[in-house]
Amino acid sequence: MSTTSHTIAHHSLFEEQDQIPTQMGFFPYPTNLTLPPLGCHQSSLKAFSSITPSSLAISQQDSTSNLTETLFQKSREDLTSGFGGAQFLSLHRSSVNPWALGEVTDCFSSKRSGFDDHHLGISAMKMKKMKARRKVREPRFCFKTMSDVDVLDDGYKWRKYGQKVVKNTQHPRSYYRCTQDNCRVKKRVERLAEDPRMVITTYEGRHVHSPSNDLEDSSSPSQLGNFLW
DNA sequence: CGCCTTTGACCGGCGC
DNA sequence: GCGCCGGTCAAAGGCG
Repeated sequence: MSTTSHTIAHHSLFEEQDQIPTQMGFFPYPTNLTLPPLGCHQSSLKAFSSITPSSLAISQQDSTSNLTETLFQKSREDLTSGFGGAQFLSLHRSSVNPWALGEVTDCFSSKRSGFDDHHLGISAMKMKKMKARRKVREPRFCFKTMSDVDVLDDGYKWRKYGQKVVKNTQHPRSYYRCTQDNCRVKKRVERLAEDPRMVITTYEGRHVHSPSNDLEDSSSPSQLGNFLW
């Protein structure tokens, strides 16, 4: 067993009503900790890890497209300080149905992140078509993690509802749904074709409840709205 | 018994 | 229109 290390990019540093995140955080993540739930309130994040100024990344907002796109790349300092490498690409919807702008979302611009073109990338042509279609999508968030285990513990309970072998990859993609009633959040888990050590997790939608193993945090009803995913 | 995973079938979108 | 492909459904079986 090789060392597993995770780093998580969080939108959840922002209040939900902000809609547009102005900064996102990296959370150096040792193996012996449970993954902080995506979207958990900032106060609860403190329990997981300290956030250093150097670990914060400022997202770039494309004012023309109203799409906030952030590519996280772990800094060299972090890499040398004992944490494994990870890359994140996160897209956040801002105002009116920005997801309709297309599957930029797929968070997988292959040119930029080095993901495989066949299923993670998207051609300009396809983009055009998708813009035209303006299909409404749930907000998505994905990250790439070096890990031996496929499914990372993010504090929520998931039920697998499908598995698919994606073309030109030897590793199947798994589909999970949140087990909570009325919560329609889904996640996809797959291994990177070019580097099977890397796990790509994509969350779609937002949780309407607190993480199942974070009960004390849900004691305050006012915090419920802070869970984005 | 309830909840979960597995897996083949099915469906809709897209390219040709 | 047809075939490919990704995503979802749902029946069946496993497990605690």
